[in-house]
Amino acid sequence: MEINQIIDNIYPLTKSSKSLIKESIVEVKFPKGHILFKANKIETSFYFIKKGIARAYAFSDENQITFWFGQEGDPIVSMQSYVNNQKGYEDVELLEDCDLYELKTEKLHELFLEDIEIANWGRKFSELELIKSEKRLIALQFNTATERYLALLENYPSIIQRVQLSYIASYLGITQVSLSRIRANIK
Amino acid sequence: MEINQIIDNIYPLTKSSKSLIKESIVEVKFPKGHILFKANKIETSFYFIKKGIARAYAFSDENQITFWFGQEGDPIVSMQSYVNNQKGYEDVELLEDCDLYELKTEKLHELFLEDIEIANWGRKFSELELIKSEKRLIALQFNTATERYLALLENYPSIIQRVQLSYIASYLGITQVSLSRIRANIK
DNA sequence: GAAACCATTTAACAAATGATAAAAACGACA
DNA sequence: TGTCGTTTTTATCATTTGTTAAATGGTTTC
Repeated sequence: MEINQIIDNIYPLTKSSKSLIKESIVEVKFPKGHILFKANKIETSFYFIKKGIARAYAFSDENQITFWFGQEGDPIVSMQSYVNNQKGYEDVELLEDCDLYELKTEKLHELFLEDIEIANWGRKFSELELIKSEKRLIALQFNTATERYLALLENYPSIIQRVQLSYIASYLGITQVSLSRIRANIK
Repeated sequence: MEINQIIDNIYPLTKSSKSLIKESIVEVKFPKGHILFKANKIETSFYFIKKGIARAYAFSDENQITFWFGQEGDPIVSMQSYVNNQKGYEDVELLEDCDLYELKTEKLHELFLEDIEIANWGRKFSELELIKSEKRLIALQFNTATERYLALLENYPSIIQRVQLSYIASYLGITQVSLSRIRANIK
């Protein structure tokens, strides 16, 4: 997805404000398997996915738990670093060769203080992410594993085609074996 | 908690910007049991809790599921209404007699467009809520029911003392009977 | 204090999910 | 094509959680 559309989908900006953001964005490419963010590190960049797919995971004891997927148009951000300038708890791994738009967090924060439109764009960005997060929270609390799987299938069919099932099981909060059983029962 | 502290905890403002917000806030009182927000309604206000405690719940089939508690200093907001001007899916019930600070959403949105400091205050507000939401999401996905109960006990001891266990069980994503078993095993 | 009404705990059984291991399916590649 | 390595499915048993119902404990009201 192109950067203009990504920016506009969040909050429409005048030409001049939009240029200010776009001036501080560079396009970068990384191969499949690249670890974009490392846990326990303060991340200084913020990305949008132009092309490709990624996941965020953290460790519980020894096993990885995937808790986020991103695809074309989605932001990749370590909220702890972005908001509080603190170490994050997640790794972000690219699951395909990716084209990304990179923005330095520090630069963005300067723009927030200088340009009221960009401040409101940043406000809207977090508001929209918050709504996504709330919806997922409620799905986890309200729905059974089977329902959550069906919802993923309906809302993000490409994730299931492009990502291995062990990550999806983890994302759904169940084991891979359990997901396999669920898939067998649906057919 | 006093309004000055609540505002400052989110993002420090200059005197003039702070007055702008405070001018549009009124203090209101409601009794225990009052339904502050109704599901399937566009809410036009936004609150902070000065004194008291509240919960948000939604219906899944016939049974209520509690998915949020708020106490002194916390905001009460229907994100769907606040962000998208759409109907919310939750009721908010006051669990004690409450003193609240009320802010009209529309007024706040006007201020966002007029005052860059307030826009950044609003940005920070959603960022902080987003971090809370992410932490809860990860707790739901990573931790067992017993661990989640112990975490609630440690982080929000007053909730457990002030709220009936059926609501807490629902919040933890388990049945009341299951919570009772967990409590019995801990002792 | 007794009665009525809740909230909480306990008990018994059913259903869902986890853990472990083995089998099957799939892909990469010489 | 055949082999190797990885992913996914299937099978078995253990554990957790859900469901339903009854028992216990507390509070309010008359």
